[in-house]
Amino acid sequence: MDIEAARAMSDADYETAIAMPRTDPAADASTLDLKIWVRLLGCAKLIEKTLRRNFEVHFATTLPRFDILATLARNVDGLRMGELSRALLVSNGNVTSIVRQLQEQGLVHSAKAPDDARSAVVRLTPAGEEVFSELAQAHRHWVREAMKDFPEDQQRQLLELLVQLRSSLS
Amino acid sequence: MDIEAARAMSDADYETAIAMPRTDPAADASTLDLKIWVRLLGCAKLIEKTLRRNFEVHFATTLPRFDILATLARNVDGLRMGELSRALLVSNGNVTSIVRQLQEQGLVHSAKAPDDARSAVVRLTPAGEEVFSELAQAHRHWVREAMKDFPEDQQRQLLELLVQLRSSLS
DNA sequence: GTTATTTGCTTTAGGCCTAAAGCAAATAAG
DNA sequence: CTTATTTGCTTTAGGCCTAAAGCAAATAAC
Repeated sequence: MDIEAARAMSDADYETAIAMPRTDPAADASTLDLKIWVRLLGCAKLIEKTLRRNFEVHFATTLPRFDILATLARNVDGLRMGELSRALLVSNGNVTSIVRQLQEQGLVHSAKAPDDARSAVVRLTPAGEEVFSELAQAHRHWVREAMKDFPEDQQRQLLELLVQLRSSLS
Repeated sequence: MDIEAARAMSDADYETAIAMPRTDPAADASTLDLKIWVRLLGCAKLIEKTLRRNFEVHFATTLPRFDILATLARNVDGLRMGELSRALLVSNGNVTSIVRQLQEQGLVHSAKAPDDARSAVVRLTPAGEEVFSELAQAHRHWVREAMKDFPEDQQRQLLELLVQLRSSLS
């Protein structure tokens, strides 16, 4: 295989590989879910890649940190670590370290939970709100830019289907 | 916010946060792409989570390793490192280390490229083909299981839209 | 033919992520 | 009240991932 052929290789080939063997006469139907999974992951990876790069270049920060700021921005009364990790679909230990970094940067602040000495309630600081506001604006712009060639009515259909997929996954 | 409320918090809230401020009268249209991105990422993370867990528990391996085996299975003539990294949308250095592990496990084998002394062509070994075949079967089953409650006709629509999204991202 | 640039890959430093172990507070059982 | 279990979180070990630096082969410029 030459370089050009490799460049052209993409999700479709990967998906063929993981769906092998193709001897099933109803192969199309039988690999539908696999195809969806491969495409889903490919699209997510592509978008995530540009966002990560942009966060790094323009703000010297990362997508996971932004995710935490965004979740806290939505919950002005603060959240506990466990609430954060459930909201972001990541592990407890993961949230621990990222929140610590944000705390060192003065963007979040954590106070003892009044009802449970094991927990702390994490909130955005005023500085955190300000930084988040800038980040969110840029983030909105980058996502828009990434999807600008995808027609709006198809966007609506896609969103509806993704919402249904999400609920059927749980 | 109590624990129950936090449990119920999901993509929708996160998406509201990153789309703030909501003062735009055409807010729905203006945040459509953002909503898609959030849902896309959420669905991908959920599925990836179960796959990773399954690969770990049942085969003591990982999704990235499977991805490389699958790509090589599709390309029986072998691929160079750069071709692999482009196919998988990951960096060169990343592929280097994962291929080394697979090599240590005897699942892949790399030979000097005949035309370029800087490159090596990586192929599945017979053992690698066998292992991949087992992994692929399990993987197929897990993905099917994850999407079993998502109706087939909606799967077809979703796949079509994802294909279009993917092509409009490039 | 010699030098400069480009290309393919590896290495390194550092961030993200998980599972599992560990710790302390909260709660349940007796 | 005392002990046992559960719960919330942190720590640790280890895998994935990137960007950037580094190296050697290939190619271009001269």
